[in-house]
Amino acid sequence: MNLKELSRHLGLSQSTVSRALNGYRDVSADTRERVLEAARRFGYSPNVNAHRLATGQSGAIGIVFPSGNDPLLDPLFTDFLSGLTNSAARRQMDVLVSASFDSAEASYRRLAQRRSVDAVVLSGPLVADPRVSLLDKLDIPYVVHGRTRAPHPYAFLDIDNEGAFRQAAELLIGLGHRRIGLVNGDLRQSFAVDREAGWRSALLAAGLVAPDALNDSDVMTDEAGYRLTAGMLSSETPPTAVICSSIFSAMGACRAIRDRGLAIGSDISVIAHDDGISSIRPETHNPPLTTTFSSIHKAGERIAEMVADLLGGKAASASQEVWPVDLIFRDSTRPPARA
Amino acid sequence: MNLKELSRHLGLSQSTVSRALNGYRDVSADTRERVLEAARRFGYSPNVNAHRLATGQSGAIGIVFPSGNDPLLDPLFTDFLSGLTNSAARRQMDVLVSASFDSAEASYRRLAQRRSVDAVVLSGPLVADPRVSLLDKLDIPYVVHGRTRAPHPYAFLDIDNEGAFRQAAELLIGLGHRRIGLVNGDLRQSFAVDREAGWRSALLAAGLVAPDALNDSDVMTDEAGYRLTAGMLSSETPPTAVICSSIFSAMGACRAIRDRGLAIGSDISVIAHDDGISSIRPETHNPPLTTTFSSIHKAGERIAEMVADLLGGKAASASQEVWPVDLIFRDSTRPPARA
DNA sequence: CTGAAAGCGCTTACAG
DNA sequence: CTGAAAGCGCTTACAG
Repeated sequence: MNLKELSRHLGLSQSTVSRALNGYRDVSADTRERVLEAARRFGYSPNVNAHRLATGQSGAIGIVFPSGNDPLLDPLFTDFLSGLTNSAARRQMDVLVSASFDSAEASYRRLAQRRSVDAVVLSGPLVADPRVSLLDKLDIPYVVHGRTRAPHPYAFLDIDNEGAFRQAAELLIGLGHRRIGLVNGDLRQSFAVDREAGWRSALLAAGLVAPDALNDSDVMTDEAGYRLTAGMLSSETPPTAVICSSIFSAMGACRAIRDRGLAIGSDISVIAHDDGISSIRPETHNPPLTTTFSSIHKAGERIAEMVADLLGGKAASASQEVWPVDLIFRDSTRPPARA
Repeated sequence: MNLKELSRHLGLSQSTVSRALNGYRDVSADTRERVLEAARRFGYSPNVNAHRLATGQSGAIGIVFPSGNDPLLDPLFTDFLSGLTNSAARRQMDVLVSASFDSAEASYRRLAQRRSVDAVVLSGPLVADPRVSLLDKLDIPYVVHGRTRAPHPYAFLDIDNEGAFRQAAELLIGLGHRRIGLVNGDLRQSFAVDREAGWRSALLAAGLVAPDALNDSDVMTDEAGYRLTAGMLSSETPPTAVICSSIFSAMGACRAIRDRGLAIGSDISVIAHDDGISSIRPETHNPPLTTTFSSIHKAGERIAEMVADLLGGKAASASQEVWPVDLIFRDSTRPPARA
């Protein structure tokens, strides 16, 4: 069933039926009624490809995968994507996932040239991210999940990474810790830089030093978490507490602590950032982990809305959000052993 | 730059240019050359929406997310999707992720009616999966990642779950274990049923019993892995070894074992199924975990190829693959403590 | 081997 | 408030 058939059934022109379907106001109330009723009865739904060709809009949000087997391609992405997709669907938008099998740049160019998407979401932004200027040049609207350096206002949704890690460090300082390690993510990524800044500022504000030996970063895997933490624990001034940038690195950190015969909480305090994925929950651990928490799923949902608003004409400068992060106190943070 | 402009530049008709671009053979070699060269120079790339409307093909593979915050929506999905997307891109296909914010059924109907995708991949198939008959009815080609019950041949790629878990159990039996627990995934899913069958058949073949007390299943999270394993360990006949359906449940299983003051390997052997995600690697654990291994990323890659073949006319009955699973022996499997 | 023309199924000024 | 018509940018019989 297509428009032509539907309008024939109704004895109306395609124009009128189209307008009724698309909610234009210059259609009489009962015509609209009849049309909608018939569309429902016949199970009519418009051919998206025709719609797109006619309007020049694709009705899709694009997102480009980090290349190949990049470990930055982490499991959190599933939750983000699920939020994005759900929320996009409510606004009749699709989500198009594009591979960067050659290069991310080529992928964006393809998306732009072929007009496959109306807008793009940029995840995992680097501190200085070449994709931003590319998207500017390609003139394709975008929303950044996180923040980056840009020469002009741009739409973004970020969490308060700096504030979260400052608070986490402050909590530990309040408990009496003096040597607080940071097991951070890859420092090319903005959030990692912000978290380091938060950690550092709390330490400095308390009159402590922020030594390089207690500040390390790598991909946020269990393995790297183990390695970085083990390194700190065997240094000359081992930490009495560590703050981890992800639940995966925290798993590794906990292993490293236990492998050294130490107990989490009573010997070494641990705080992890928790994005709220369901496969690993910090509250079910032993001891339950203190976390900085922000749902990455919700971020995905919100970003689809922001994309829709942007396409609806909202200014990028008015589409900027920084979400506060919850600090959830559990049993993995205690006063240091010999405080 | 569109087709019309490009052909004007070349002094050719749109038909000829279109045919040259699409690799039809009835175009003279040097015309083709000129056209391709010009297309490159002007950075021409066809408007996908027009292409789709004209051909009736969308050039996209659809995949529907499990609903809402389903814990079945696991982090493995990222790796699968990344493989699928990469491989699809090589064949000029997009991957469209669709939410089932109302119901999966509604999502598939929408995809079919709006002609947004040419084919669908069905992940996480249930033993009896209503989506199969729906897709049949909607007459949309599909490839199943896994297997399911269907009244006719269908395209699928599965791993040998039964064989993998049989081998895993056989390995443990060979080491002298008699009480081998199974920490399985949700039994509505086919792979979980197959894994149980493999576990059971190895036990029975060895003249052992396969007691219900050592056979439990739930979502494959760290938390559930902990809970199920803890339950078995506190039963009247605790296992001396457990086999886990995912690396996440294995994390929980290991915690449960340690929390009971037991050592992995020397006290309780552990085998996990490893899908090859990078954030948690079994070989970096202490002790390194013995695994049944199959890359879910590769499965995604292969499935995109199978979709392309299916759309190219290959019979579903000829598009059926079962991949063998590697059993990788590491240090978490040892003879039972008092064998 | 090449071109003129119709068609894919919508939308949207424009006229009434 | 409604309709006839042109247009979106491709593809593809068909004729030559």
